[in-house]
Amino acid sequence: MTLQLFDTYERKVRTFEPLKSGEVGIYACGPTVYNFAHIGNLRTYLFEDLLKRVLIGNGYRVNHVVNITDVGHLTSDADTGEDKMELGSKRTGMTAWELATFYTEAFQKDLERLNVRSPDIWCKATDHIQEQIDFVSDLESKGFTYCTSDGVYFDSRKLNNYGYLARLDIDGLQAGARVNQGERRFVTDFALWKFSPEDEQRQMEWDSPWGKGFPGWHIECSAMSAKYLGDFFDIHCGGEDHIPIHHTNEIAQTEASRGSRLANFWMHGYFLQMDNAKMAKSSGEFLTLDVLIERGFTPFDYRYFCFTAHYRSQMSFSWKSLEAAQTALSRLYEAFASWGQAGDASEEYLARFHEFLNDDLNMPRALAVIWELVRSDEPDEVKKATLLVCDEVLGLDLADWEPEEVIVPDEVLRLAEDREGARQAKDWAKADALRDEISSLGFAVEDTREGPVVTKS
RNA sequence: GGACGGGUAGCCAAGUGGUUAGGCAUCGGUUUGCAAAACCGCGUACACGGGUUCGAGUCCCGUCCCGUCCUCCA
Repeated sequence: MTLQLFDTYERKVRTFEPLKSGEVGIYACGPTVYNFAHIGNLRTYLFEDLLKRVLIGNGYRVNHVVNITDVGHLTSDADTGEDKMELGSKRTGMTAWELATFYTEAFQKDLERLNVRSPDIWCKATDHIQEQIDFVSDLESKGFTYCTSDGVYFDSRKLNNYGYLARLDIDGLQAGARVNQGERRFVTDFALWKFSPEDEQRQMEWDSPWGKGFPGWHIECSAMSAKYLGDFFDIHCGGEDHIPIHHTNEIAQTEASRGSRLANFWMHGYFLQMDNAKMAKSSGEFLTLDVLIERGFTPFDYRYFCFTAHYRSQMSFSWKSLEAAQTALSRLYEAFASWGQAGDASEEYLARFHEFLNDDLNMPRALAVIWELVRSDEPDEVKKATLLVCDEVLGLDLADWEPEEVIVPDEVLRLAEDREGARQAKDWAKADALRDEISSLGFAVEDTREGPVVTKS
């Protein structure tokens, strides 16, 4: 089966064909590094990792580019708002540059722990100021820009299909519904270059032909993707929130400058919902991977959790559903570990597994195939070999899993030995009393064929 | 308010016209001195009201609710 992917631009699933034979260029929008990534952010990167692994599984060489937005953009009011990096700098006492480095590293560490394959290229907005200035200059020479007192703006009405990606109903947009329009001429116009405020020293600012300032948010992606992947590349990814503004504007810039719609496929990961509410990084209230780990979950538990829903569906987060994923995954690990040596993989199960993944990355269905295999009558060595192949896409590191080492205090060990003695003597009352005592110390004793085993309870 | 996208059994979640998706939990069973763990078995649910059709969770209309965007956001 050929690879089918949903393209937001066409609003349909269509057959993926690379622009260059055997090679796929992917650009994925990365984070603004003013705070830790929350688990909702991370869901999108897990989707992109799945996409990449499926492409590789289909035999493509993937060139994967992720940007780091390390220059601030406005937080609120278009004219006077502080930007997120400056704000983060005040909050933490770090300079904006230190802040960027700190949160970039934290983000990369999260991805590594989630077993997300590292991109081929990480690119920072601040390392590509000249490319962005050149891009804006080109737009200016083609007549798509105008200046106001606070910046250089893109004149969106010069494009006749502005907003096609999001199917924007331009007339229905409420200008100023949520933000002051400033001197923008039209509701969908956006900043390409912003001037530094006269009365304030910014930490991050650069000279430009239009005056000292900093680049607009959208221009970095058009400029950097063009540099690393060309003017028209295979797949551009990001979160669903990027469809109406960020990606719409990226397309507008690139169409105006290069005449292409930037990417052949536009793919979007959908939000993780928290109690039916959006998990917002800007609100400061959010769950991080570290919090999950503190609560006894592993990054793989979260990885598996995300796989239980399709990337194009919003997903509800709850501790209960994360626990369900944890239980399922540990059963998968234990089953895998119990199977001994791997033999030959089942072509039939592999085919079905890959067929679902090639159907717009339907991981929930692919996982159903995994469970069908696990609970089938196939010989253990076949199950093991098959899952080993599937794990190249799953990325759960099934072969590396080991039961958690439990450090049992001597006192508990002694109690367990006493209990075993009582059991041998068939003194059940004493054995049960000792088990209760062990339990009160936070441990559980399980009687297996190989004798009693003490675990954390 | 508008555009776009959703509402599936206790929970998470696949599925777009007609044959049980799957996982977790509950319950029953195997096992165990009893447990635990593990394994096996077990669920006809599709927001609500109309309509189309031989047949609808799946298509159409209306209503209610949720999300995305119209500030920065994965």
